[in-house]
Amino acid sequence: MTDDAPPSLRERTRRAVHQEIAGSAMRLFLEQGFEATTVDQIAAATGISRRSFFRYFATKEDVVLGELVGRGHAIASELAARPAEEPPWTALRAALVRFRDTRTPDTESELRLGEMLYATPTLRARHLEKQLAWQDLLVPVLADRLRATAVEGTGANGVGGNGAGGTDAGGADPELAAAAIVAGALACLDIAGAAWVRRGGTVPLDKLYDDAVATIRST
Amino acid sequence: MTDDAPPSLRERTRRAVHQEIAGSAMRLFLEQGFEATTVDQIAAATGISRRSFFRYFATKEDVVLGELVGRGHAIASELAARPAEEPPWTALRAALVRFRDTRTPDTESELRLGEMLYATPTLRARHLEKQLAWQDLLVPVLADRLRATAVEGTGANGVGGNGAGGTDAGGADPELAAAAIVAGALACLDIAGAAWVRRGGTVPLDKLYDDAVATIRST
DNA sequence: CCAAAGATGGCACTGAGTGACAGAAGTGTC
DNA sequence: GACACTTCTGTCACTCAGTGCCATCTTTGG
Repeated sequence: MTDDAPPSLRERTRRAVHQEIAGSAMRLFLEQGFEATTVDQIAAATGISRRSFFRYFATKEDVVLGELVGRGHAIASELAARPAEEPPWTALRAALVRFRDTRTPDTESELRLGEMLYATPTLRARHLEKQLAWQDLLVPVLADRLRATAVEGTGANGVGGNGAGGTDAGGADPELAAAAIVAGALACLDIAGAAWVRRGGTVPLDKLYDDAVATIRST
Repeated sequence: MTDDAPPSLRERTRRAVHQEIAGSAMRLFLEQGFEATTVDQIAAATGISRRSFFRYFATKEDVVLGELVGRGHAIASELAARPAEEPPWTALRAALVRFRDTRTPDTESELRLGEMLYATPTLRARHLEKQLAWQDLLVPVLADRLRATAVEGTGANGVGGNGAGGTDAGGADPELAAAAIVAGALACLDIAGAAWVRRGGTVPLDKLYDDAVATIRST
């Protein structure tokens, strides 16, 4: 995974152009809004042709959300690397927290980006779509975990004394169980993100996420 | 809201055309796929102009997902009408179950539609978007419920006491709690729907939903 | 009958995304 | 350096979704 391979000049140029496009695009987006910015404008501002833009980004949304795909893979492998004894929610949380929005110059622009993200329908939709891709990546990993711990004794772990359960949740299809947990966690993450933006970044995202998860699991 | 007004001929015609378009569109979608079907084809098959199509449906996706908006409103008012003593998950489940996919000729085509829905990215994205609209509709209703039942316990710190800072402004926000629950429930519904399709409709949707919720809340 | 309101179709336009092609520039080999 | 080979680039042309405008026809109501 570590790109220690020789960064050939071609590759370096490519990365540079990529960055260049993303830079001028984000500038335009924050300046006049996402929808109001056309690909032609981005291309012109970057000094490339319209066609070349699409050789670097499949869609206009990908300029904002492109990194998410890679992040999904990172989270998945992090989840797989977590100790098997860790209960699913704990492992998932750890994996999610480990890889958060990396490239964020300052909280200010991160907030503005968040506002744009939650205010632009197409962006929101694509964002959800990427999170769905995360789901497909994380579910099999978590399902393996569940299968592994189900073989061992039942109730070996214990977040708290929840003896009132009784429902054989573990007995159900581990694939479905994993899907439910992952979907729930990602929903909480989304909610937390929205709340974080709405509060102007005053409350740390972690806390909002934890609150959301706690609410779901104990209300 | 109750349109007891006389269904004027104009209105009846309009509904008829609406149905006509939806019919030939769905036929084409199931026949050659959603993306492969153009609006021109739908218009031609219906015997109207391309321009008129967009007077009945804002987008091509709305032919498939248009009804969802109205359903969201129905679910929201059903939730509001639920007895106040009902715990949130119970009330939410009841409201969701009450309004499910109404127009379904047979299970066969419902399945085919489901497959198409989960296989077409743009449809999937729009679907998520509509569910997000549901969220915005349901959250305030559920938040009111939570506020009403939280009269007794005034403990400002109820969930996830993660001692950090301690900003007075935050605290157990019912809005966030409601958002978390609603998002979790809708995530479970989505998961259940996907599982239902994958199993060929053999397992009832209700059971899959209940399993998903049980997993989230007791794992 | 006549005027207002609505529905329709045709036209032109923007804007995203794609395919094909020719040429420029980097890369490796002799 | 000359040579092929690969990759990147811009240009042109195209499809398709969605929108605005306008002329025309039909319904509706007085």
